Amino acid sequence: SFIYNSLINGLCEADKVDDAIELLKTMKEAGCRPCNVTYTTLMNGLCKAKRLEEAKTLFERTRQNGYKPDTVMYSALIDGLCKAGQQTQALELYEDMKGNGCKPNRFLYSSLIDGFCKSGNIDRALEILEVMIESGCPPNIVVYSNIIDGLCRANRMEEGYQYFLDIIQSGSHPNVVTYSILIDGFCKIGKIDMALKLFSEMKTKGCAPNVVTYTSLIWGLLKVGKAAEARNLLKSMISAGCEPN
RNA sequence: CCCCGAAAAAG
Repeated sequence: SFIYNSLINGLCEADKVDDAIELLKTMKEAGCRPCNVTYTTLMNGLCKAKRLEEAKTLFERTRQNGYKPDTVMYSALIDGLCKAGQQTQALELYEDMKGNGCKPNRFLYSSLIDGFCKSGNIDRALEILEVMIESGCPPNIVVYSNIIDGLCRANRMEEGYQYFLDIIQSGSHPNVVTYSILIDGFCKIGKIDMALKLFSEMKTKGCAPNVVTYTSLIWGLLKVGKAAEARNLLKSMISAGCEPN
């Protein structure tokens, strides 16, 4: 069944969810019993293909067939709900999950926090961050990056930057995503000086900018009319071995 | 601890 699960996962990642569903049938016909991993993989594939209703149906059917959803299975569906902006249902499922003895972990909190951030409810995201900390699940860099991104989107750059400083002070290391979020945020409000400062800081710290970082910064330079500098940055991007897309 | 499943950034 590990083999079937891996194949199903591969098909989902190749956007061939229907083929993955077919393979599930084949798997059963071959007398191989699907497990939580199999169903979680399919639900995730359905969610990524924006086929949320089918993912929900699969979840219910799986549960009716006697499978006990675990934290990973709940997380996959909760993440899908969050990404589709269905926060109410996501929270219902989160309660259901806790009621069934599944412990929320960083993945789950990250999905909830990111969902609230992207649906414009940064304050709710900050509340969940508190819950997370109080329940003894220390946020990692992904969760803090979610929060910083939410603050940037809410035009609360200063607070976002403050979280960034706090992360460093607490001995954690911002990664290329964290830096890219802040650089993009500062570029979008025209604070190119701050963006450039972070860009040089990340390189000093050995954190290599990627195509996302460069794209934001080039966009930011163009926005403030620094076309020549944008072009130079494109050149240094290429010479740094980063392929423009 | 113990092979397969869930989370973040630009366009």
